[in-house]
Amino acid sequence: MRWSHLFIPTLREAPAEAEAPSHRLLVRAGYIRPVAAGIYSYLFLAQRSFLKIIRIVREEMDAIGAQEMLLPALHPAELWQESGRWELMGDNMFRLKDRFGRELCLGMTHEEVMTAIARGELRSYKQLPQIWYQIQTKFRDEPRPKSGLLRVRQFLMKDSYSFDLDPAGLDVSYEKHRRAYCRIFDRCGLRYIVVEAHSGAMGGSQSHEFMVPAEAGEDWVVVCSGCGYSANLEKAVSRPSPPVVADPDGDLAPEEFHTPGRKTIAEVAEFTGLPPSSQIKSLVMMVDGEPVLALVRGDHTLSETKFAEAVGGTEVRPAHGGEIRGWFGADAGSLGPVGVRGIRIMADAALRGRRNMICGANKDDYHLRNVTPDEDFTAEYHDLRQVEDGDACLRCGGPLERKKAVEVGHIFKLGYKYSESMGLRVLDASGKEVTPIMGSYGIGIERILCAAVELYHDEDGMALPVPIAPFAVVVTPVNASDERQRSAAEAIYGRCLELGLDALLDDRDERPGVKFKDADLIGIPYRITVGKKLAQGRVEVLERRTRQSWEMAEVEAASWVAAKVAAALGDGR
RNA sequence: CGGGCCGUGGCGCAGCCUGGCUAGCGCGCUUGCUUGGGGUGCAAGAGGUCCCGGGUUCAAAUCCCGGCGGCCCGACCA
Repeated sequence: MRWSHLFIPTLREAPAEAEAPSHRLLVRAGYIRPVAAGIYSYLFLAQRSFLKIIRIVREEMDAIGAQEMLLPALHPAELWQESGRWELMGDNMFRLKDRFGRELCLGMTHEEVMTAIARGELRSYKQLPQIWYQIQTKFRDEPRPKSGLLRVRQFLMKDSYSFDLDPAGLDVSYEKHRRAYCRIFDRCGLRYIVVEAHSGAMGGSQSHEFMVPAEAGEDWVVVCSGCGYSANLEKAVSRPSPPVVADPDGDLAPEEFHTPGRKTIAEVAEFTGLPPSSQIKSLVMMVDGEPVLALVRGDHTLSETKFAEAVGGTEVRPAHGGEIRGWFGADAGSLGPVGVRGIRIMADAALRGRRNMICGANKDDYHLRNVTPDEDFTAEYHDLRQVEDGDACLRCGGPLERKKAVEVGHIFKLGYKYSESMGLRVLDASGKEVTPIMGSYGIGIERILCAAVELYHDEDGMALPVPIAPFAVVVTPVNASDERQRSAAEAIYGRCLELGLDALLDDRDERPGVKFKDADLIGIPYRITVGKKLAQGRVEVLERRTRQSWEMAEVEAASWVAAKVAAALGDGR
């Protein structure tokens, strides 16, 4: 295509509010334009890139026997009421009413619709297994859209669903997806890790996330450099570092002491001269309207996800100051488990076996020393804390590291949650009714592009992987008024097209600097520069990612780039 | 939902505190000339409900009240 005819509105400066590299660059490079908070228009370049990503996704899904469909984005409330998620999703779901007052919502995901299709049509075990997928616009009423396309209210997603007769079948479908996802992200040129994940509101047993480590990422993952253990922070487990100071020996009785104005762990540590790891942090959580006391070591952080799972409540949140005073008669800065009656106490496993620690006295401005778990109070022990940097890996003892990452894919073993609640049954070989078991698998299309930009950019712009770049090569005559350069560039461009390359000819009457800057910005992997050396029949090929350049004969350039591009596309195409 | 910040031509900003000519600057855009290997130079132009509503005042981009929109941190998160 000829640049002079295209709409590629590049900006010299990015909008002030954009912070994440992918956000700044996608706007600057003319890929996207904001329409409202978390809602974007995808312009020509973005659309080209998405079409390439979608094609890769489609090829790999088809390769595992998945069947593509297209389901509605607009759903009736009844479907979501059946599964119980109409309430569960709360404000995260866009809801609306039609002219007759019927309630509808915009789909955040499609378990309900897919299951509704399956229950009407699947009747025999002979029809299983099935894998159905679609590439569809999804909606989520994000409380806080941010970081450009990384967290938005409307986005593209490939979602697939598997239906199997039994758990062994589900294992097979799950594994097919895991492998397909690896091929998809490999082909898109991403560097990613697969982590164990928490299932969240989806329900289900096993789940893995595909994560691309990047500073702009929204999720935290924990990885072990030793054995390769990796997990989402919500799920990760570790052996905590030992307390900084050993506990005092002896069978000491709790003893109250005055701590005027000392409310935080840090203030109490400073006041007592003992480190946070010698304290018990007491947090009050409201679980379905009832208070529960959660205890972790002073230097640890409560994982609300793990806590919620351990208590088994549906609605879990930190208690408000007023509620705390009502139950404990003290401020949040002076709480502790000693003497607490009628309130469930959950303690992190790292507190088990400790002796003579410090905690609040449930009396403003007083703390207790010599508090020993299981002697001075009793609690249920669970793993309740977040992994900290430097904790030891449970498998190999190596040090764990926390990293920010972008979630590009997520696979779940759903179990029977939807098939059961929505009444999906088939007859098995013995003529008995059985409930199929399901899996659910998602890929964020926009996030693949974002992650690639986060991974591969520099101060000049993006350096996209060949398979997902909007164009593979740009042919740039340096001097627009030089007839010989123009016709040579035309010839090379024509040759690129013949070789099947997605080629762009920068035929704009612009200064060379402008053309070079724009090409760098929009991230075209290869540039063929037709300039002064043309007098000797030579041109220059530049690789965007590495900034390496090669001078070669005019007639060679197109096929040379074609070979590079073919190598980058691998055998997938 | 808690905390912080911001709305002035397409983009980036100044002006506001201390109200007062026709609201400025850089980039971009248009026209002409110029230049031609990293956003060329000169000249002439076009383009603004100063987020919206109300109030104070002789006078509001500027002060006051309310609303809307957006960004960042945290909480939340198929």
